[in-house]
Amino acid sequence: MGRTPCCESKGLKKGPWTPEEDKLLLDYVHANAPGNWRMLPKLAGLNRCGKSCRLRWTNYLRPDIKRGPFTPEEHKSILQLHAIVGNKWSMIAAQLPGRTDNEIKNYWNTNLKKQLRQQAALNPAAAGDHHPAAQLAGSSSSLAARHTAQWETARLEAEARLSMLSTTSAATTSVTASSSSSTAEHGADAPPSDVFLRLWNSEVGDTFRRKAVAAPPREGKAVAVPPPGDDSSAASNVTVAVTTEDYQVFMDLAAEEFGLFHGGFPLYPPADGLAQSFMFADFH
DNA sequence: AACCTTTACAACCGCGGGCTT
DNA sequence: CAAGCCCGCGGTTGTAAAGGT
Repeated sequence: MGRTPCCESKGLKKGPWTPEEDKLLLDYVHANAPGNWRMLPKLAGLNRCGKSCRLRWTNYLRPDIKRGPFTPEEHKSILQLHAIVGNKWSMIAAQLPGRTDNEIKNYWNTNLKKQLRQQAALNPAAAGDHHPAAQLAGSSSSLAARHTAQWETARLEAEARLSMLSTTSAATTSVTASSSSSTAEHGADAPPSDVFLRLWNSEVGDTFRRKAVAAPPREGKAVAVPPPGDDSSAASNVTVAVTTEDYQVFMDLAAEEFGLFHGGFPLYPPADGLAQSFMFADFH
């Protein structure tokens, strides 16, 4: 593949941006919407590579970026989403308006990861055994730290299991995001959200599906769900469209089953009313 | 006050993948 | 179909600020 070396030109500035450079970039983007990043530095009069300009804009200068510490709600959402999608920072950021993937990634690496390590040190048994909630019940550490450890443990466990399964199963699963963000573009053929699928395929998922069957589909979105334990339907091309609302209900149920997150933990309402939908084709 | 360590976060780097030619 | 171009992503690094000794 033709890869473009970045900043290969001599004399291009690197490192921290000055207010003057910021102003040049802002002025240009305001006058001309960000388009060709490669050409932008030259057009804007910046001695930077296009990549650096794009990064500065998307991570710092964009007007819709929310500054300041993460709220408890954002904290919870990050924990939950990370448990589902792992280090897919852009996917997580897509659910947190005003937050960048870089910001979330930094927050995770400096804050949440540390909590997890501390929790693991306090309760090493929880790191590798079966039910996270059972392992951690009775712990005296903070609730947030337990949440982190529980979800991370569940995630790692499920990933390992799915990894084993994937070597013998011909199941094909796709996850798509319906939003118009760049994440959607890149996520179209992304690997399945392992833990989500594991939860979905577990008793928790069965319970959810039973409830989904009992309730009529909402807002015209087709919710075709295989009856619990129906292997024949599982073998066929059953497509399940999960709306944001479904997703929230499902995750709350999963949390309930795990004995976690008392009171549930809301995701941010999607900007377009349907921030994310997961499509499971050839469901197994 | 000086030095060392830790923390937080901005920025860089290399890569993968989509699109165009 | 292959090569080139461009963009975005995730991992990593650099560094200023804060805290500790």
